Amino acid sequence: MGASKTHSFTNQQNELAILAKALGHPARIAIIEYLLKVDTCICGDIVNELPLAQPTVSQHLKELKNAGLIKGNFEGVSICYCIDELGFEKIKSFFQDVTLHLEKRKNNCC
Amino acid sequence: MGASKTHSFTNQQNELAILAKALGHPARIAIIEYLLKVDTCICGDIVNELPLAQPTVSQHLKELKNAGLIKGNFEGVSICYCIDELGFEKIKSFFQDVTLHLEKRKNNCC
DNA sequence: TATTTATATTGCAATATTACGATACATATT
DNA sequence: AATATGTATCGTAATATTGCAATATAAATA
Repeated sequence: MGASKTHSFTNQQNELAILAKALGHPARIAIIEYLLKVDTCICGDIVNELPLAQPTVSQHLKELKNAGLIKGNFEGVSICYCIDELGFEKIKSFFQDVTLHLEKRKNNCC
Repeated sequence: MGASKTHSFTNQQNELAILAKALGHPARIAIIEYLLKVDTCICGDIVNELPLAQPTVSQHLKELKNAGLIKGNFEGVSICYCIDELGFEKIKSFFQDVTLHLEKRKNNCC
C-alpha cells in the first residue's frame, strides 16, 4: 500500500492532520512567519524572501491555501496573500484542548 | 531533486516544521487524543485503539517520539507512553505568537 | 499590439511516507 | 527452559512530497 487510511479516522482527526501537515515544512513555516511580520496583505514579493525557486514557492503557497491557512486575492498588479484566521483558530483550539487536559492530569506517570 | 532544503531555513523553522509534520497524520492525532483521554501513562493497548496493524502503529509512535511529542518508558510488562509536554509547549508558543500578531494587526486587507 | 512583470501549471527525477507481513526481541509467567 | 505477550525492526510495495526547468497565463504598461 502506501496511501493514508484516511477513511478510518474521524473528520476532525483528518482535518487537524491536514492543517498540521501543511505546517510541516520549514518553507511553509517561513511563509507564515513572513506574512505575520509584514502585518498586511500586500505581499507580491514572497518569492524573493525564500531560498527556493518560484515554482516551488508557488506550490507551497497552494498547499497552505488548500489547507485553509492562507487566503489569496487579486490585488491590482500582484496577488495578495494573507493569513486565514479560520484555519489557525482550528489548530489553536486543538492545542488549547491539549493544554487543558495536561493541566488537570494527575501526576501519575513518567 | 526531492529532498527538503532543510539547511536553507533556521533551526527554529525546522524544529517547528518537524513538530507540525509529526502531527500531520490522522493516526498520530488519534494517538495523541487517546493519550489525553486516558489521562495517564499506563497504556499498553494503543494498538487495539487504532485501525492499523501493529507495525504501523509502532512506526507512528516512533515518529511522535522522535519529534518530541511523546515519551516512552518501560513500565513492567508493557511500555508506557505519554505526552511529552515540552514538545507541545514549543508548538503552543508558536501559535500564541501567531495569535498575538493577528490581534494587533490592522484591518488593511482581505 | 508588443512587452514586461508576477504567478500558475506541467512534467519529471529524487526522495520520503505509509502500510503491513514476516520476523526478531525483551520481559514475565508457567 | 519453554511459552506467552507486547513491542520493535526489516523488507518491500504503493503512494506522496519536494524541487525545479520549461512553459503557460494573466494583468498592467509602453
